[in-house]
Amino acid sequence: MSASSIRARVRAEMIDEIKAVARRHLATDGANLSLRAVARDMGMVSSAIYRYFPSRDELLTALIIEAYDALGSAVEAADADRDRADLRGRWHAVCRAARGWGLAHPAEYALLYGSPVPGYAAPDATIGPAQRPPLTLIGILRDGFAAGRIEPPPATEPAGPLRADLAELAAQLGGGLPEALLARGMAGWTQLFGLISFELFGRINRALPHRDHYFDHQIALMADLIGLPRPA
Amino acid sequence: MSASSIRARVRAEMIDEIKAVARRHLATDGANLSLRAVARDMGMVSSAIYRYFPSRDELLTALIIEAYDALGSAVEAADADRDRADLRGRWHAVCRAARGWGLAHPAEYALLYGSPVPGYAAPDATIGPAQRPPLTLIGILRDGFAAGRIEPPPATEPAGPLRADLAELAAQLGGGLPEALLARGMAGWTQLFGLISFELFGRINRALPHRDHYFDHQIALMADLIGLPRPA
DNA sequence: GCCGCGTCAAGAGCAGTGCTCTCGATTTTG
DNA sequence: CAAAATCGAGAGCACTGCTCTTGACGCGGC
Repeated sequence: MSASSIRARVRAEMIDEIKAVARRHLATDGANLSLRAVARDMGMVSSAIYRYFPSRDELLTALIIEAYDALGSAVEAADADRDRADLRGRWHAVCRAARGWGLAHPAEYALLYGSPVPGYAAPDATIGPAQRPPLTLIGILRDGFAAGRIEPPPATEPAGPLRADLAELAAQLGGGLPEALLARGMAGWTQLFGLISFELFGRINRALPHRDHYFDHQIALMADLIGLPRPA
Repeated sequence: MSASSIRARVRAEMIDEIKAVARRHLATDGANLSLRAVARDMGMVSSAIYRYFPSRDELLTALIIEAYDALGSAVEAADADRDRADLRGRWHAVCRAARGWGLAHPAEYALLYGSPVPGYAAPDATIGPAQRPPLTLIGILRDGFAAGRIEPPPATEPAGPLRADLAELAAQLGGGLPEALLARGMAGWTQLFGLISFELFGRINRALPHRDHYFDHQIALMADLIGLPRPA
């Protein structure tokens, strides 16, 4: 009973096709995609969609989770392709992979990291996949710290209640990351998100035509701030 | 003829009231606000709104411009309140003002910096107000550079075509900013945007309850990277 | 084999949306 | 004062998400 026979399989295929068509509409309609339009494209009637997704929000949620997983996989694959000891290479590879995925799937990126839809509350199923990119970055820091190969330049140190917060967060993440290093890693993740968002949402300065170079440089700045060893 | 008499004045008042009501709806409905709902709240019929705004997008544009101006004014006021020579104080004041405005007006912030509405193309009238916050930050760098009081820590230097792009952009901005400094300033602006967005859009780590401290620290990190003189 | 059960697509329908047009009423203008 | 411009209301169109009902189909048990 590898397949609960025909019905279950066509159902799975239908769900996949609905998601594929919806993903296509997402590219043009953005977050406000029309169930009816999706149904029309499939030669169905709108009410038939509800056999597979209880609401439009549920369809969006499915797309969001898939997008998070796609981004996470791309990022983790880029990381895995690099020599574990090449910390800076991994940092750049991960950041470039995230940017590349965003440029290739702008609508899905906007769905993930754009303004939240007012009535829509992200289900718990999304928080896991959503953390894969930042956790990949943190993993690089963890490896570097464990190897004693991170040389952070002098800068403001976290203090007071923030230090305690960071310590607790570091404990949850494991690896014994110092508070200051964790904060700088989060700055790197924030910078990465900001860079991609600015570029995708059209607020990057048009006076910078060489966006690849700009991105690489800004990412390198954050790697410097973190203290990833610079290439010889 | 200070007033083209009654009609012109009530028209202006109507426009203001429509924007005020729409702003209120924005807080709950987000970007997809309903013209009809706004009209209902004003005891009018939806078609009457079209006497004042030719379309929903035009209403949104008006709100966007007002929001940009409000944010820009808040940011510039925070900058002006500080001693011109207190570069780091100005940096923090500007960043805090931006964050404060965003926290106070999350829906409007999302309208400005969230994912762009698919069919909506930002009119030219928005690009001027939109640049006020980053230009304020750049102004701090300009003042600091002119006074020779910026001591950037060693880090990756922009090179190749990026350096030329940055030089051209710096020339447009005036003040003779070095390429590397401009790039770091843009990193600061990117970080600021990312910090506020993460916090507003709910992706800040719940393990960091002291968000004010976190924000201040991350902003200080960027000030360090830029080379703003540290307090004694 | 066949029959009841569960699943499915289709259609009608409801409330809501942006937007257009027309029609009287009011105000401004010549 | 009359002509012209402006205004609010209402009807209407095409669209949306979603619900409910109806009839057709595949499924597992007898």
